[in-house]
Amino acid sequence: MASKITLEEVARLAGVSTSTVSRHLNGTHFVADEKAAAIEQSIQRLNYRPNLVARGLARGRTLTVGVLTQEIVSSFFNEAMRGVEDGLIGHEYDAIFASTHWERDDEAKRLASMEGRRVDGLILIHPGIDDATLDRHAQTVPMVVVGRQVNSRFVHSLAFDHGLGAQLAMEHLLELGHRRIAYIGGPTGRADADQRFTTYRHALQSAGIAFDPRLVAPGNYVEAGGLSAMTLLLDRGLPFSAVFCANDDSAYGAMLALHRRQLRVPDDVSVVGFDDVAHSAYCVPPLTSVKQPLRELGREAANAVVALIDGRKPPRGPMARLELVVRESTRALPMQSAKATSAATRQKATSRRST
Amino acid sequence: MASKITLEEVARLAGVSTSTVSRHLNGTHFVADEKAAAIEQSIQRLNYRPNLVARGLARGRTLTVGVLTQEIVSSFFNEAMRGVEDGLIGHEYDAIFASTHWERDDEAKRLASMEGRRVDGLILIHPGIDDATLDRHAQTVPMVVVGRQVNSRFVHSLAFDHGLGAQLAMEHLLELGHRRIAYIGGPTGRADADQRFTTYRHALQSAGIAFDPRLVAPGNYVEAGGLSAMTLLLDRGLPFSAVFCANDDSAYGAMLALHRRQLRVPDDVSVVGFDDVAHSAYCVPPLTSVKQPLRELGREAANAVVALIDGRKPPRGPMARLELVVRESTRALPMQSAKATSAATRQKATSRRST
DNA sequence: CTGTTAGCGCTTTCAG
DNA sequence: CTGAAAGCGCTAACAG
Repeated sequence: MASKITLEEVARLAGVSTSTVSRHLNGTHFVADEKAAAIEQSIQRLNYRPNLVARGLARGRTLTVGVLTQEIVSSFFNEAMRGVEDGLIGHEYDAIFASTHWERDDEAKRLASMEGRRVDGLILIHPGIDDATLDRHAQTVPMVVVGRQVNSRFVHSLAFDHGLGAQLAMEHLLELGHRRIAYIGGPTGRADADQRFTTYRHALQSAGIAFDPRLVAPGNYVEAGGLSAMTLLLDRGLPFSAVFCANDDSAYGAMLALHRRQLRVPDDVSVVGFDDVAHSAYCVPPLTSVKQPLRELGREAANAVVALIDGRKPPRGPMARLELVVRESTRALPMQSAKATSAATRQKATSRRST
Repeated sequence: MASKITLEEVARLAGVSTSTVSRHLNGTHFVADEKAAAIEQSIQRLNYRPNLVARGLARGRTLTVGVLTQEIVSSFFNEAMRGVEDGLIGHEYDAIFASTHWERDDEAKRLASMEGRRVDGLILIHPGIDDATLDRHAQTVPMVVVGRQVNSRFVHSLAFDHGLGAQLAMEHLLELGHRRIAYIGGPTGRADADQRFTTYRHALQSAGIAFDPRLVAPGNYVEAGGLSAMTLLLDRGLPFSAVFCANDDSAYGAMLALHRRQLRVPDDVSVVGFDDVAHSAYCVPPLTSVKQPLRELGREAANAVVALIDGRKPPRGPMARLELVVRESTRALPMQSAKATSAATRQKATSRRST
């Protein structure tokens, strides 16, 4: 284990003081060309790498921003994380990630750990921690929260209007002539999920369609949940020609359930998702979905923390908007079946796409 | 910005010396119950959090292991990362992640950064850096490499036998009666991809089937590549009843291409992937794939670095094996079409699943 | 058991 | 422009 070499050794070899080396390294002051060269040389020869830990202690800042996400195995969070990475390029900060697996305790622990590491700023993606706690922490370290509106003047929150997104999805379905539209929900109690559901009901109402609770099934944002939700819906035997899923992963599960019952998308039922995760452009059929520009969101978050750290006010630019990406999982309801045939009763029927 | 409080303040409030507080915190020595209580109390009152940076500098170890991955937006890498997280639970180490986006330069930079942060150990997932460089770094910091066999006695490598996996996939297809088996490759020059391809050829040979280069198309491990590869294959107009894809993402793309040409999986062509990424159980149809137990691999990697750090020899247990997970994207070739009908010429034909 | 005293490696006044 | 010296916050001998 080759011993780590230090600034002091470099200084000695170059015949200067440690402060000079430090200054040269950080460009804080001009250093005589001659000495600079000598320093450069000994750095090479010794293969010196500054100890960031010591530097962090001395400077009082670590040049790191901590990113807390719920789950690493998730295209959704990944996109945002990637955005953060992108956004940090060009700034002098590095990101370190940690995930909390939806456990509130874990979140608290990770948060503490990040603070212990003295990150200069924090980005929390869809945190579950309550506003008050967040507010408290934000008083100690610059914090931006992504995916949720936090009621605190210390934390900078970046969130989309999920209602608007759901609106887009519903309008699309309605315009295609669908009247019996089922809904597969997200985890209850989460603002974004609630918002989507509320909009689903409102949209129905605005279109003069009675809300039917039997057309909604609970989901949990993951494939398995979508699968069982759709199975439940189908088992109830009520007719519906389209389904709006609270997120893409649920939609995948729903599509598989449909497939298992020999029902075809979009011929038998149209499905629209939410998130427009990378995979959605490649599933069969490609999924119509509400795109959340997560990458961009991540980038904005990165810029915001850096601004916060620098004591600037984060630019409150016009945020990227949610938009509907129409693909092949939705189609207009054919006139003859506008009377809403029952998907359930058509199981195993032969209504195939006319070739 | 509430000022960060220090050990010293805690000590003062508790009326003891800093070392006593430190000892109590780390459990290095017994501390009188009375004082311990006082310390505990002032910690509470001041809401003290140890400064891990200072601690790291003083101890000479940071209790962190760095994890370098190629891409954060990838179910493949995610699984392994998650495994590392899991494997670290119970140990006193935290993981910090960084991704390098397949850029060799980025890799070097990140590696340097991790070393600068004085991580106690390093896990590199599918690094592109050459063996010699890896070997050099490994002499300074405990290192385990996942996904590749590194020729160095300093680095501990953990890799699967991709040849075996490919073997499994091919045997499955062959047993199902397929003779004309196409292949969609991975990025050239990468050991794992090369290994899979080689095995594809060998398996064909062993089965007495002539290798036909026109049945292989280049891919790049991502959906788009799989899509164009399959399109190319179809355009060549040669008959094939099955396709082996170098990884799952390619398979998704291939399945979409098939869908676009009105070809059905597995009725018209069977497809098998490699990796068995989480989503594969939920695509339509669920994909038959060679499972790489990445999660477990990540866990093992975590245990290995910890062992290495502690100066122990990492346990070389029997590693989890690759296995074939048979789902619904493959099926036996019906006898009558055993003479290998041309998928291409059947495009838009009506051969649908008999209902 | 506990206080005192040195550092860990680097930055940053403070004087030249 | 540059050296000396004083920390950053915590741990780890070293003496009680």
